[in-house]
This record gives sequence, structure tokens and C-alpha cells, in this order.
Amino acid sequence: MNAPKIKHALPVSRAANFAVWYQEVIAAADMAEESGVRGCMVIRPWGFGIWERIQALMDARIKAAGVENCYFPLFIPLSYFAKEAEHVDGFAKEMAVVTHHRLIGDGKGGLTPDPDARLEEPLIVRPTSETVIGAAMSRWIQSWRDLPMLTNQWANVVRWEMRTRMFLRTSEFLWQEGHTAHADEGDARAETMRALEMYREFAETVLAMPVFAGEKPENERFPGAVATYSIEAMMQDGKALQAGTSHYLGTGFAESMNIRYQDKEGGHALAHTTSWGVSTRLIGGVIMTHGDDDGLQLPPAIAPQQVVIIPMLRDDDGDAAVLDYAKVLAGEVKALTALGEPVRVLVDTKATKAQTKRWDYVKKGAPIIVEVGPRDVASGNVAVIRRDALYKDDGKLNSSILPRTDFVGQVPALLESIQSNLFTEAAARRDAAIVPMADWKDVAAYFKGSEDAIKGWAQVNWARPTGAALDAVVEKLKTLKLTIRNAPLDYPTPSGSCVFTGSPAVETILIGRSY
RNA sequence: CGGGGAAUAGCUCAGCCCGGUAGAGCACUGCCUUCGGGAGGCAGGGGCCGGAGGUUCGAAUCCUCUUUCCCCGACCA
Repeated sequence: MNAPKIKHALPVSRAANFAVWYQEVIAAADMAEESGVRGCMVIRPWGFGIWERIQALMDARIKAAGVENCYFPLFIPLSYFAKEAEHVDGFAKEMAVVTHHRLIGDGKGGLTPDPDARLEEPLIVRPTSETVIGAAMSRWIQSWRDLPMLTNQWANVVRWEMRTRMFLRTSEFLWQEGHTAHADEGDARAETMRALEMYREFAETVLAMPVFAGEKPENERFPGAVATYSIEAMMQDGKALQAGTSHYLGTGFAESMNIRYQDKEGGHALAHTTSWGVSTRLIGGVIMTHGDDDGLQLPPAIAPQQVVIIPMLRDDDGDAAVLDYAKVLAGEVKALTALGEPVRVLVDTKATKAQTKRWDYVKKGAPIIVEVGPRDVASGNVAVIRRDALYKDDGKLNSSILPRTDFVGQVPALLESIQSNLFTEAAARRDAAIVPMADWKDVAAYFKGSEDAIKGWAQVNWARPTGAALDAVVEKLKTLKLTIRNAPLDYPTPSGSCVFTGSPAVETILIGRSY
């Protein structure tokens, strides 16, 4: 092996320190930064641009399913929360509470909540909106004719997490929460699965992030849910990321929020509700799925700019011609369609050095970077860099010179190929890191003392133990910092016995470390 | 909530032990030479040293109080 020496764009590699590398990508790509407010981040234009792409494409899918967007208040009366016991237990420890509505001077030049302005009933800053939306549904739903009621909101929520990491777990995060009410269990469960499949398809085709859609074990259920499903992605360090969830809530929330309807026979019945969401965590998933030692790599579908044109300006008389050439090129590319949408192209005319810009966009993960200089103006060429093929075999930057018209003709295919390459590579990495195991001893030996090694997941048979038996399993896993990720829906029913209980297995589960 | 740090220029930090005119690198501004793997030279701009008290002729530095953030553990999209 004599691997060529490559000068990478980031000071830290994934192999050297994955956690530091992750932070470095976010900083180098100008995605987000610490805000000075505990656990809360400032999302910068490039990072927010990615979120806007996610929003646009997810929102289209949500609307296509007949779900309507609405908006509910940021504040939830404490009493709403108290109605659903399990739910409040699950969230009580991590909620921000508003207790006053006015400040007064503290006599020392500062401000303090006015004791006379204490709220009669404290308000919770929403950690999720089942309860307020449930209260609204209670008003909106009278008859079987009102069902199903399919709503969604794009919002920020707050969970007072102890430990935060940008995009993965922040005190405040942005998400979409779907809330639906149905006449019966069958219809509600169908909606739960519909949302789960929507997330699976979105993760794989839009984010190029392979995931397993499956059911979470009982101990990992959303507080108050009857069944919780997730999509689970594997990051490049082998850890799992829960990238989206869909819950069948049964009639528990309907009971506590009084969501009842009159059925065709004139009787009264409780609605069956669901909720489902994905958050800005998806961006963290994209970073850890596709990022490399040169920074972020964006799937073209969510890249704020898919083609970035960098004019090589020298601050002389030749600049005007280079700029004109770049603008003509941009116009040609903009007129194209790729992945079903007009191609997003940027001519970066900022008065900084072209070389600096090139590496800036490498770190930001722009799929295609095009450099045009005086030589290209003269020859009718462009210099093209594919972010997913940055280096040649000899370790040199892989910049290919193409006639401009040839390049323009190739753009849609190029973007589509980058999109599918990213998925293929990620899927290969993930599949190589999933090991089927037949015995608990094997699992323990495999994961023992491997804090830093990329171990991925174990795939084992499972008998769905409950109660004390399940608790024992969870404890056992905890000693190795492992959790059950989910039981993938597309795994066939196994024939062997459960690695934990020895009972006949009913499904196959994935076990791994997680974020 | 337990255990560690840290707070000084836009950023990363030094200075503090041993009080005496506020520092470096990067970034930024200007000029010159460069330019397709992230350039170099010269000259500049920029600070209430987290906040409040105290000790002292004099405090970034010593003392007291306070606020906030970051990292490591139990909870989570």
C-alpha cells in the first residue's frame, strides 16, 4: 500500500476523532454555530438552506397525502399536559416553564421577574404538541364525517436536554409534527405506517441515507404511545441515529383530550390518533452519513446550490469577460431540470480569492463546483470538480476540463449520478457493518471494550419479551452501552430462538450504540 | 443533577503563580508582487480582560460574591 498523500480540507479526520470531526464540518461548512444560549444554535444560511430544502420536499409529500398544515401555540397550559399521565411522566423532566409575564428592576441595575406578575397557571414551552392539538381536535371533531382529520405543523419545540450536540440534540429544534385522528384502529395504524414509509422513502431518495423502518421495542416507545415506529440510519462511526418516528397513540390521548365522535349508528366513540415527526436532526444525519475528511457532501436534492460557478478574477481588465462567461454558463445551467426541479446554480462573485472559494464550497459540500478563468473564456471550456470524486488516484485534485456545451449537457445526469452514488456508498458501508449473531455471548464479545472501534450493529432474533424480562434485557444491553434500534419491517420472520430469552423468535431486531 | 474546565480583539488562545501603559496567530482594511491545490511582503484598524463588590498609590492579575457557556456521566427527535 502506498496511498497518495492528500492534503485534506479539514484539520481533523473522521478516523482520528469522529466527534471533533463532526463539529468541524459544521463550522467549516458555515452551517451553524453556538449561540451563547445553552444548548441552542444559530443556524446559518447554508445550514438553513438545507433545512428549507428538506422542508420543501417533505411538505410536498405531506400535502400529497392529504394532510393540511396549521399552526398551534408555542405555549401549552400546564393543565393540558397533566391530563395524560404517561405523557407528562415522559417529558416532565425536560420542560421549559413560563411562570411570569413581567420584569422589574432588581435595584442593582438588573432585571428580575416581577413577583406580582406570576401566572395563575404556568405555561409550558411545547416539547411536542399532542395535547394542544388534541384539544383543538376535540372541538373540531363531532361526527364520523369529520374523520380522518389529518393535520401537520412546522414548528420549533423545546426539550431541556441535559446533554446537547448541534443538530443532533439541541434544546430548541425545528421539526414537523403530524397529528391525525381516525375513526378506528385500522385506519389510524394505516396512517402510522403511511407516515413511516413516507420517511423511509424521503430518507433514501432525498437524503440518500439508507434506513431501516421498523417498530421500536416497548421500552423505547414514545410516552403515551401504543406503538412507536422509527427509521434508523447508521452513521459512519457505526452508531445509530433515530431519524424519524411515527406513533400509533391508540385512544389514550383521545380520552384525555376528549376527542369523541358520533358514529353512523348514533353511538359515541373515541378517535384513534397518531403523531409523526422529523426534525433538524436529519441534517446531523446527512453530515455523518455523507461527510468526509474534506467536509460536508450534500446529496444534490437538498443542496441549497447544486452547481457553484467560481469566476477566477484577477482584478484586471480580463475580469469582465470572465464574469460574462460565468453568467452565460449560469443561465444555461439554470434552464436545466434535474431530479425533477430546476437546477440551482450560483455564481459566486464575492471579491475573495477563487482558490479560497473553491475550498469553501468543497467544505460546504456543493455537489458540482465549476471554475472559469481567462483560459476557459478563450477556449470555451470549464473546469469541473465533482464533490463525490474530489481526488484522482495520484491524490491530486480531480478537476476535469470540458467544453462548456458538453458540461451543460451533462449536468442533470451528473447530479442524478451523485445523488445515487451517495446512497449506494452509504448503503454498502452500512450493510458491511451489520453482523447477524445467534448468541448473546457473541454479541457481548463483539461489542466489549470497543468504545472507539466502528462496530456497527448486531442483527439478532427476538421473542419480544415484556415486563421484567424486557427490563433485564435492557439492563444487560446497557452494560455494553447498547440499545435495541428497531425490528425492521422488511426482515422476514426468523425461525431460530431469541438471543436473550431462548424462546422462539418472532422478529429480528438490530442492536447498536446510538446518538 | 454529579464531576471537570472556561470566560481577555470577530475567532483560537497567551498573559495571572510573582499587581506597574493590553499581547500573538488567524480573520479584517489598504498598497505592492502573485494567481487553475487554500500565496507572500509592507503598513493599518480593532478590547470597559463576563458582571458586582473589596484590598492597593496602582488590579486582566490578589480576595469575596455572582452570571453564563463548554466538556464527561443518568434522559431524548
